[in-house]
Amino acid sequence: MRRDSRLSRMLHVLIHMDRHYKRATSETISKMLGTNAVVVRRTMAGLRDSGYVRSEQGHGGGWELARGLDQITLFDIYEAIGKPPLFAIGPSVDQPECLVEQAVDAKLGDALKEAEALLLERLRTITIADIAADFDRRMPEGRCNIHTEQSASA
Amino acid sequence: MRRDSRLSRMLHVLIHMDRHYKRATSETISKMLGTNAVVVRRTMAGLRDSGYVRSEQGHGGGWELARGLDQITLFDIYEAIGKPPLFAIGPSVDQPECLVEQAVDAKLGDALKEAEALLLERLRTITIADIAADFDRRMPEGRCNIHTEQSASA
DNA sequence: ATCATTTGTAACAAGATAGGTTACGTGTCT
DNA sequence: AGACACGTAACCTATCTTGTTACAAATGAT
Repeated sequence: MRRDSRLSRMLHVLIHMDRHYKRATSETISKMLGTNAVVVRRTMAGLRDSGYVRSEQGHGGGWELARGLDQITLFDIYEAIGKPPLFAIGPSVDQPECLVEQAVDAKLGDALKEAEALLLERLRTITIADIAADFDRRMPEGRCNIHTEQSASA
Repeated sequence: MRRDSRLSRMLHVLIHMDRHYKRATSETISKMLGTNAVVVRRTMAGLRDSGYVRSEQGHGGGWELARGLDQITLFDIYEAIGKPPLFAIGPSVDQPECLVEQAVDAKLGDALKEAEALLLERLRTITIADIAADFDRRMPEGRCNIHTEQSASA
């Protein structure tokens, strides 16, 4: 497995949804992400449960934003997808008996905690609207050149 | 498998080796770590190639430190084991075409780079001797209570 | 010289987790 | 009733660390 890309993917999708006229189906979103509809539903279920998006079943259904992008931080989404582990490194056992191992894990843990605190602080500070604004600066036309078909249709 | 624990394990081992009279065999070390000798040799190969430990084959052989613990930082060991990925999250594709996705990855990447820089800075600052000193403060007797049999014998 | 000891390494299995796929159930609009 | 779209379970795939087995090569003891 590679790295967990759910946070990145969800941010990507939410910005597209904000620029979308109507509800986006899981199928439409899956094409944007280069995956399939079940993965989209699975991942977005957390966002729905946390109140950031709404889903409607049946004919004409799909996904829509439940609040403005300036009301959602990156941390909110990280939390909504279940706060997956941030670091790929760590101790080998949870509660080592060996005191040397404890000292190692404590020292390493301190450094990791510091880095984690900094990262979470950044995630808390940045709203998805901030990213959308970055995009607008890159592409003043205001529309993504890749997903236009999906975004314009359906 | 969960998180990569090679850095933690190697730090643990190096401190024990520093307190060891003679060369430690892979077998001895593997018992300290709760793993087996091949895993030890595999992981310590990087440390040997980087010059932090020496290994001797044959009868009476084993592993020994090649320099003092105050001359080895946590970053040195992180580097010696091959600089494995630090973060478990990241973008889904390396070079996305979609400009929205690029904006997302750029913003997220900035936050991750900041956290990574902080973490690596910490790893560079801390020597293994610093951890050993922490251990000595916890256990003034100076000997680990767990691995005493292995450390004392062989 | 022979044998036990120990590292060096290749090859493959196990375990964990995100992601991909198939299948089917349920709700909703036409 | 039928088409559409989400909800979800079940299973497979890919990837990476770790674990295991097997064997070659080096070294010291007898």
